[in-house]
Amino acid sequence: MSNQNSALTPSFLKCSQCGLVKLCLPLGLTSQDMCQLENIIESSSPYNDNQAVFHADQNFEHIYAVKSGMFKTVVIDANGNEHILGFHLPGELFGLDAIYPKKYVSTAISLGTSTVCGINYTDLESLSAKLPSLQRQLFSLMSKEVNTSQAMNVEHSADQKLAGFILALSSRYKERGYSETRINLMMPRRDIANHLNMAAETVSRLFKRFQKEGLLDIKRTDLQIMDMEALKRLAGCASSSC
Amino acid sequence: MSNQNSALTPSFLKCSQCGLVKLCLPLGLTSQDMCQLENIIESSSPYNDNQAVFHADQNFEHIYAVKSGMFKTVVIDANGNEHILGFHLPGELFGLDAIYPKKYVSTAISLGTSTVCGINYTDLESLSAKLPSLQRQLFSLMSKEVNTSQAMNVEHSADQKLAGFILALSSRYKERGYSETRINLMMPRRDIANHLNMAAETVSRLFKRFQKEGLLDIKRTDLQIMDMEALKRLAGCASSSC
DNA sequence: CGAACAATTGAACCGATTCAAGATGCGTGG
DNA sequence: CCACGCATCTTGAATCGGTTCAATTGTTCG
Repeated sequence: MSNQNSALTPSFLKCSQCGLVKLCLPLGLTSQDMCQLENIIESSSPYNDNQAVFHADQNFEHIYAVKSGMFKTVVIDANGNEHILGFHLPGELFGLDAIYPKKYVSTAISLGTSTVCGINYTDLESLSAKLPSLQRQLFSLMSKEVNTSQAMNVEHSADQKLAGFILALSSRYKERGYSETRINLMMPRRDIANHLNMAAETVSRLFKRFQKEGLLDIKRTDLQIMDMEALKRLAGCASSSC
Repeated sequence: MSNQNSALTPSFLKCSQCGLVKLCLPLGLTSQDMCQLENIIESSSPYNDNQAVFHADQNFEHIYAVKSGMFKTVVIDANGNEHILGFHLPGELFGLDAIYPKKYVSTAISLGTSTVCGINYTDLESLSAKLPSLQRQLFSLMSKEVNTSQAMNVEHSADQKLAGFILALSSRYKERGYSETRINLMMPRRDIANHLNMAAETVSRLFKRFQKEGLLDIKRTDLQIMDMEALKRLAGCASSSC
């Protein structure tokens, strides 16, 4: 279990380059292999609040690994409505959905000040052809991504969706070694609502109700989960958290 | 475009083994490479209506390519509610979401009589380490899968969801060389509704309205798209179809 | 032909949205 | 350090889209 978690922290983040976790060689890569991996990783300067890493329709070149802060990926439909596909925490990758169309499908925007590593996809592809364990990890990572977005389609009531969202955040933070019960929601209510296809007012009302029912404690962006089990029961446990 | 489509028809299906399309070597694979690929493909006997290929929680061993007919993948949440994750047409793969958890997350069920090829995942992994073009295709395929399920989260009104569903089916059939305007919906209304998180009655009413508005013509499972552009306008074009 | 299931249709109901205020928190500058 | 102004969040009331329930029609198959 914790073994599996470490297997899915992108190995690039465990290296000196990105220095998130100092656990190198998690996959049986030799240090020589590891060097090759580090060579294709590009560090970049920090992004300010609301600044874009890439825009939808731009040619796809890099995938990105979050070093610190948080990013959201946003699409705009034909009617000009924005929709937030997801939020990306430290240690997570984004941009993988651009592989197939060879263009970014969404715009990636920083929430607050955040940092990333860029990884040239062509280089990553060649490297993973040489390093079977890297290839395996990438397949696994993409499979996980499919699971996550499929799980989102399952919940339907507003309660379920919000509970599922909180639980998913919690377990993702836990995977990365952060607290699973005390979470800082970087994003405004409006963004949570948008992501879950509901009105900001509904999010507000639900947070209040969840609080009254003793499921959680929330003050602005500071969220504390009080009754994990009850939340899971509410969510129906479809959200990759049971 | 048609180039890209052919690049995404799983190459296994283009070989004598599965004999769906006789266009071999679509990826610059030598015929020697192709042989290796054929070697790991396992044909199986046909599945009857409602018969399962695999069950949720079973250990993951094979991914599957649809040869003929149609399959649906279904999850059951904690409350015992079923939810249909997707439908799988000839030429498409399913089971990729099981790579990460190493267990099938859903149950795959045949709609009517259908046939598949099983592909041992361990073998596929090793082979794709040896054949860069195969590796590239698999990454691309999985990226596409992510796109598809993300797109489903974008639409919110019932109109948009149903229009998007029809358009997605249409373009997937088109990719495989079938008609994009005349579609046989193998699945009952109830299944469409379940998949889109709505009531079967709503699907019924919407089909009727779409028909009255001249968008399509439907009689039971026989669907004919009359005004593709209007449908796309309705869907907001988020569904990978524009 | 008749039984069993699938699809349609109508009417009442409910969850969530919308609209419109009001409250709260937050940064800025006096 | 307080006062102002802006943005976010909350709260209430009216409305709407979609569901639910119930009854009817249509279709398939033994």
